This record gives sequence, structure tokens and C-alpha cells, in this order.
Amino acid sequence: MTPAPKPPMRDTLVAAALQLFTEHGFEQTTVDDIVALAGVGRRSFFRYFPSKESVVFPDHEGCLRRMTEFLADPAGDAADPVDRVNDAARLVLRMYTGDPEFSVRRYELTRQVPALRAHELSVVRRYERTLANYLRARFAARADGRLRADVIAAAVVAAHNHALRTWLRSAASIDPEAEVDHALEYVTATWSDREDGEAADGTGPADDVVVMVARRGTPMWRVVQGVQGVLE
Amino acid sequence: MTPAPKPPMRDTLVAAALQLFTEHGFEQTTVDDIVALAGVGRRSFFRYFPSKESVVFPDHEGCLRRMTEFLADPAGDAADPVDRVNDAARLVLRMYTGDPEFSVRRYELTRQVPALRAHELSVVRRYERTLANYLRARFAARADGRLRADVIAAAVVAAHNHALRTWLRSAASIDPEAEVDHALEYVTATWSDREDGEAADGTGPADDVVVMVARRGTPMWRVVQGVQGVLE
DNA sequence: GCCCTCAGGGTACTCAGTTCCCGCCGAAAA
DNA sequence: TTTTCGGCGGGAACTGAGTACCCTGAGGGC
Repeated sequence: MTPAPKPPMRDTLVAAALQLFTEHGFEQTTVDDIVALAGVGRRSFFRYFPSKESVVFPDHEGCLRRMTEFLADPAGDAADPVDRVNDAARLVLRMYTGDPEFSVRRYELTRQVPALRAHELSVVRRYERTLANYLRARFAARADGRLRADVIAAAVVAAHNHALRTWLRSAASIDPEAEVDHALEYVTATWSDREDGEAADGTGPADDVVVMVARRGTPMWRVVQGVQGVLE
Repeated sequence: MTPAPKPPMRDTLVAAALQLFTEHGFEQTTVDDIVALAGVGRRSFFRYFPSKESVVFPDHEGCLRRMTEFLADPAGDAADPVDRVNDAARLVLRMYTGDPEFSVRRYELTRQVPALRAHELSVVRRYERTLANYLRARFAARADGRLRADVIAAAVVAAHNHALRTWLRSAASIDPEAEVDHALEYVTATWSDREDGEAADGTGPADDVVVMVARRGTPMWRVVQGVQGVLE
């Protein structure tokens, strides 16, 4: 019978802040303006948000927690580590697509306010470190495992954010899942240990033999391109 | 005949700030403390540094400018793009190795002060965007060129920073160049267009033909590993 | 002499973020 | 019903970063 099981004051503050930020700009809006519009005390703002910037990213704490729980689930230990990290990144995408209007407004705002970009960077960094720490554990036995983990985590985050921004720039009019899948495939194709044959779409027996002929000195990207062209 | 061609006040401020930060901590030190120790006015501090954090990274502006100039030099247009951004990243390494004591002190400081970590993030981000923009131009004609540029730039920065931090953690006692070369090779081997044969050590004619046999469904990293094993 | 420029200094202000304390309200105990 | 208690929300005052404005004084050209 409780229409608002979550405390509404937090949401009220977010709505008031976003409205004022988009109307008058981030720097021009003071915290006093926000709490005046929300009809609460100034003290309450900092009870819910540690800084003026964080009110623009109200759901990242929860998303980071979900990502940590997802990666800690032992049910995923059998999966390919890079696939696992990609799925973890998709949790972030889902948070954005869960409220497209808010996400697009936030994107426009963040794009033109340096303080918000800086705050977003530290948020993204925490995702990246979460992914990297997971990969470090999975690659512990591998040579250069920590380096590999850091590079792959950075690549996954970069690919995810590239696709996410493409979707946001389109005003949420394209298919975000397809965009992210395509971008993450760029990373997976190169770094994953996954056996693609198992999950293939059946356009050929899994044990076909493919022969790739290359001249010594051929750039690696061209080899990959050639093999991909044959395998797909 | 000028013993200090550069204004010494800037260096005085940096030295005073670093001393107070390491002695009493970053948050505990106020800008007034810094200018009092440096013997200058408070106003002068903000004439040289836009924020309290930026005094810890006094040389990044110049390094970013050098990187931009380096990438704008048309002499490099013939080189492989990934090699080019790797060399650009090495400019940053050289700035750190140019003053190892300062770099190690800054690393210790940054490691335990969230505000400094956030500021470093925005600095690193500018390097990454500079590299990505260069690669975007070089990959303009390629399919998914922008995605590729963003992912490679992120991977290069991650590899560089991984090696840099390894060196800093060692208290500058290991060979930083070798560490970075090794880390960047991780990225180059996968993404570069460079013709390895040309620069090979002559263990075979450049136009040997290599045959790589793979089963359909073989993971791409295993294909790359196999081809690399034959080509090297 | 005068005027112009400009690096540096000082003062006062805004506002984010913190600290401390108070009032309110609902629940449980007496 | 009254008392006590605990937690949420409010308010006042404080610290300190960053900014705006104006002053001074040293050079440098005329």
C-alpha cells in the first residue's frame, strides 16, 4: 500500500537539480537554489549526496554494487573472463537505457560542464578498476596477467563508452544493445579465450579447417582481418 | 647571463606545496600555508595554478603541448599510427623519468589523496583524447575507424600507465624504458599495421610465405598467438 | 619630467562542504 | 497518558577554495 517504497526526497532533489542545471547551467545553480526548489533543508542535500556533482549521477553507486556482486558470483567462473567482463559492462548500459530521457539530458549536461566530466571520469574509473581486478584474479596464473587485465579492462570500457556515447548522441533513437555488442565484439575478437565454434550460428560444421596464407611481415591486423573474414 | 630564465616563483610554489603536502597531508595544507612558506601573496598562487591540485602536476600542460606538436608533425605521417601514438606516450614517460624523485613523491601522494587521483584522471584523459583524435584522423577511411581509435588509445594509455606505475612502485629502481616497451608491445602486436618483416632482425627473408591452419571456431587470440609464434 | 604597461599583492566576496546542535515524530517502555 | 529514546530533517556558523576588483611599484618609452 506504500506508493513510494523508496524515500522520495532523494528523487525530489535529483529532479530539482536537473531542472535548474538545464535551465540556468551547473555553475550558475547553487546548492541553496536546489534545496529551495525541492523544499528541503540544505543539510539534507549533503545527507544524500556527497557533492554537488554527484546528484547528476545518482544511480552509479548501486550499479557499481551490482557489478561487483555480478562478478563475485561463482556461477560465472566457468565462463570466458572477457565475456564475463563484457556482460558486467552491459549492466552499465542497462542502467542508462533504463531511463533514456534522463540519460540524454545528463549527457548534454556533462558534455559542456568540465566539473561533471571530471566527476564522470572518476566514476568510470571505478568501473574500470572493478573489471581489471576481476581479470587480474582470472589471469593470475598467466604471464603478464596484470598487464593483460589492465589493458583489456581499459579496452572494454572504451568500447562500451564509445557505443554508449553513440547511442546518447543519437538521442536514444538507435538500438543500444546492438551498438554495444558490435563495439565489444571488437575487443572480444582479439582478446577473448572463448571458443567461438561452440556458440556459432551453425552456418558450418564446427570443425571445418580454415587455411590462412600470409606473407612473413604481414601486419597482424591484416591477418586478423583475413581470418575473421573467413571464419564469419 | 640569466641564471633563472624561467620565473622561479612557480618552482618555489611547487617546492613549498610538495613539502607541506608530504609533511602534513594534502587536505590539512591550505593555500595560505603554501604561499606563506613560499613568501608570496595568495593571489600569486592562483596566477600560476588554476587549483590547489594542479600544483602537484606542474609539467603536464607542457607535456601535453609537446605531444600535440609531435603528433601534428607531418614527418610522422608515413609511420604506423600505433607506433606513432606509442612514441607519443613515451613522451609522458620521459617527463616522469626526467625527475624520478619528484615523480615517486608525487605517486605516493596521489595514491592516498582522492582529490589528486581525480585530478590525475582528467589529465590522463586529455592525453588519451589527444591520442584518440590522432588515430581517428589516421583511421578515417577505415570501417569502425573511430571505435578502433578510441579502443587503441585506451589500450595504449592503460599499458603505458601500467608500466609507469610498476616503475614508480619500484621507487624508480628498474628500467622504465624496458618496462614501457614491453607493455606497449602488448598493444602493438595486436593492433599495429606495422610491417614487422622490414624491421626484423634478418632471421628470414621478408617475403617468406607462412601458412596458418586453424579449425573453424578457433578463438582469435589463439590464431594471433599461432601466427605470432611463426612470424617472430 | 610624464604616461603606459604589467607583474605582483591585498581585500573582500561567493559558495561548496563540514560541524554542531536543535526540534520533531513515532515507537517502545512505564 | 507520559516518558524516554533514536533517527531523520533543519538550521546556524565555520573553514577554505576560487574569484573580482583594485592598489602599488618597477620598468620603459616619449
